[in-house]
Formats: sequence, structure tokens, C-alpha cells
Amino acid sequence: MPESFKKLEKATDSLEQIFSTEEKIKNAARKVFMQKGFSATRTRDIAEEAGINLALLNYYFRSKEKLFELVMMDCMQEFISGLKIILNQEGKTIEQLLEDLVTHYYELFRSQPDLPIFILSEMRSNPKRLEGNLGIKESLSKSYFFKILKARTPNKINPFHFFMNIVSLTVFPFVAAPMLKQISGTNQEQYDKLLKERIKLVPQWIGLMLNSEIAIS
Amino acid sequence: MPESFKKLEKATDSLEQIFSTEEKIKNAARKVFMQKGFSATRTRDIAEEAGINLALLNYYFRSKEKLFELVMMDCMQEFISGLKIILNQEGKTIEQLLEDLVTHYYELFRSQPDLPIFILSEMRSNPKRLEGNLGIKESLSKSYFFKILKARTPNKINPFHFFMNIVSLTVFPFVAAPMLKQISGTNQEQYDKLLKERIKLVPQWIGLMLNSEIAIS
DNA sequence: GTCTATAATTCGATAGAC
DNA sequence: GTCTATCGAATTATAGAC
Repeated sequence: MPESFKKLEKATDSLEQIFSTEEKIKNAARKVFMQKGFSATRTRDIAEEAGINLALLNYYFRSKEKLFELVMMDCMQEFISGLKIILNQEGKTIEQLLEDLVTHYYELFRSQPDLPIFILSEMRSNPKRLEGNLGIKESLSKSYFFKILKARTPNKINPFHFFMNIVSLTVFPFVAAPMLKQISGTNQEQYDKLLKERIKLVPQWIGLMLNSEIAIS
Repeated sequence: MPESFKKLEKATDSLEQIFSTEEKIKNAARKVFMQKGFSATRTRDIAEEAGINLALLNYYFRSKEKLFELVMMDCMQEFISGLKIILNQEGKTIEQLLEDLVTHYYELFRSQPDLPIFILSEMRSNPKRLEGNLGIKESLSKSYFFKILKARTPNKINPFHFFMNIVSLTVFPFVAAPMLKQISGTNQEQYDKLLKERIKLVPQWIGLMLNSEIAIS
């Protein structure tokens, strides 16, 4: 095919063509990897999803593993990027910070429901992926949020319990969505309504815990 | 033909031999499948773990899929079996039921940490597995526990929110253990101490939520 | 850069001896 | 029942034409 004709064709093509081939492959890889995990994903699936030939995948990314590493890095980044910003908004009350946090993850997981289970399950088989992103620990322990959390923690309970509670109440309903949908007998729309209600409820429940006199005994 | 009930005949053999070959394969399969998931598991791994030859796996279980189905059924069963009993102990207070429940799952997941993430991640790729175990929905909605939960639910909040909270606070710290251990900077022993503290804490926190005046607004 | 065709390897499953 | 050896399909990766 002549080069001039090729350019003309590109310029008049559909929206799909505004992404470079490299980007198309990466986006397709992200979609398929998140849906099926590393081992269950075939490079052919990614090529098909991207609308390109299988050989191009190796041309751009050398191997399935290299492509996966890139996707995984992206996902981890997206998972924790919002966290650092929100946890350091000085001046806000802990209830406000919590509502920001829960809202953020509700919207993130609503657009990408497989993101949390993907990260958690891939981490099981390869826990050392976390070592690279060691910044999370410092980001949390040095954050404004954690400072006021410690101050408000009742009695001698480890403040980390409350961090666990926040993440559990926020993330697990997405991780276990298929099971919880089944158990509650709700369809997608109804279940999503429940999830949305939790944006307001979770911060209040956490507030209750922080204000209570519960101790470990 | 494989004979499942022949195991006792070899009672005088060494410790490894008290399990029939069929059981050894199934136990090995359970271990490897739970650790790596279906796709990442090779039948050769299972054979090696069981200390038998690869051909025997197909002799006893026909295929990797059939073996996996058996293991999955077992795991699902174990996951929900304790539930039905505990949720129907009439006469107990909701706080007592919760403590029984959290204790049960703490001990179950402590001996098999990969069980919850295994079930959740395999369900993602194959949500129809749940349809077989449809009994969960009825077990919950018709249980004594759910009856008193509904009675104690404040205002007009969907009682299922509290079921989600219980499961989230109980299961998620196991599902996300690698990540939470990293973030909290604890080793296995310290993290386990935290998990153990939650046996007493989670029921109290749930009690707080049920007694509060929080509404959806 | 992109394609077709194929090499190289892995893996599930089976045949057949004992 | 258990083993060794191997087949056949699937899959990653590459060679080479355009």
C-alpha cells in the first residue's frame, strides 16, 4: 500500500485511529489482563482486542511478561495515586477526608470493577510486586490523615485497625460483588444503588467507631 | 476403577500411605489450585506435590477441569458450611452470633489463608459457579440471624448493608493480607495478633452501627 | 510498521508395558 | 494401579516478505 494513500486513510479513519498502535495494545492488554488475570490471558486475546496482529505485540513490548509488568505498574499507580492527595488535605475533618476517600474509590471502581480483585489476586502469586511501591507505607504513616486518626483513636487500640476498617468497608463490596449480588438477590442496578448509599454511610460508621469507648479488654 | 473407600485397608502403612492415591491427588490439587489459581496451575505441579505420576491424575479424575470442579465444590462448601449453623443458633444475642461467626472464619482462614482470595478470584472468571450453590441466599434470608438483624436495623437502611459490613470487616483483612502487612509494616506474627484482636472488636463495631441513629438522609 | 507463516516450547491427555 | 514415553493441541515468540 502506497505511503500517501496510507496517510490519507489514517486521517479519515474512525476514532479508534487517534491512538497509536502502542497505546491500543497497552489499553487492550490492560482490559484483558484485568478481566482474566495473567495466566488465563492469551496474547492472541490482546491482539484481537487491540485490532492488530499478534506479531506487533512482541514488536512493541518484547514479551507477554514485559507488557504485563507495564500494565501492573499502571494499575498499582492508579490504585494509590488518589490516596496520597486525599490523605494530606490539611484542615479538613476526618469525616470530610473519609467522604472524599470513599467517593474517590467508588468512582474509580465503578469505572473499573475488576481493578481491586486483579491487583489482590496477582499479588498473591507475586507478593514482591509490592516492594517496588514501598511508598505507600510512608505516605500513610506520615499523612495528615493518619495524624488526626491517631489523635482520635480511642483507648489503646492500634490506629491501623481503623485504616483496615475503612479499606475493608470500601473495597470489599467491589471485590466480592458477584457473590454479594447473588446473596442479596439484587441485579447490577440495585447493587450499584447499595454501593452508592455507602458513600455517605461508611464515613459515618467509621466516625462511630472512633467516638466509641470500645477497648480490647 | 478408583476406589474411594479403600483407605482403611492400608492402615498399617507409613504415614504417607494412610491416604489413598485419590486423596493424595485431591489434597495436592487443592493446595496448588488455591495457591496459584486454575490457569496458573499445571497438572504436573499437582502430580509432583502429590508424589505421584502425571498419568495417575487423569486416571483418577479424567481431566484438569474435573479435578478443579471437585476442589472448588469442596472449598465453597467449607466456606459456607459453618455459616448456616451459626446463623441459626436461636436464643443467642446478635453480639454472640457475631462473635461465633468472626471466630469461625478467623480460625478457618488462619489455617487456609488463600481460601477467600481463591474463591473470589475464580468466581470473577466464572460467576456461574455460584448458581449451583444458590442455597446461600435462602440460608441467609431465612436465618434466625437475619430475622433479628432486620429487627435491629435502624431507620430505613437496607439490612443487607450490615451483612456486607460484617463480611467486609471479617474477610477483607485476610484477602488483602500481603498489602496490609506491607502498609502497616508488620511481620506475620504481628499481623496475626491484629487479626486476633478483631475477633473481639468486629462484633462490637457492628453493634455500634446497629444501635446508632445513622440514616441515609 | 505491519503482516503471514512458522519455529520452539509448554502442557494436557493418552497408549501401552508391567 | 502405576509407570514411561509420547502424541497433539495450544501458545509464545520470531523470521522474513512487503
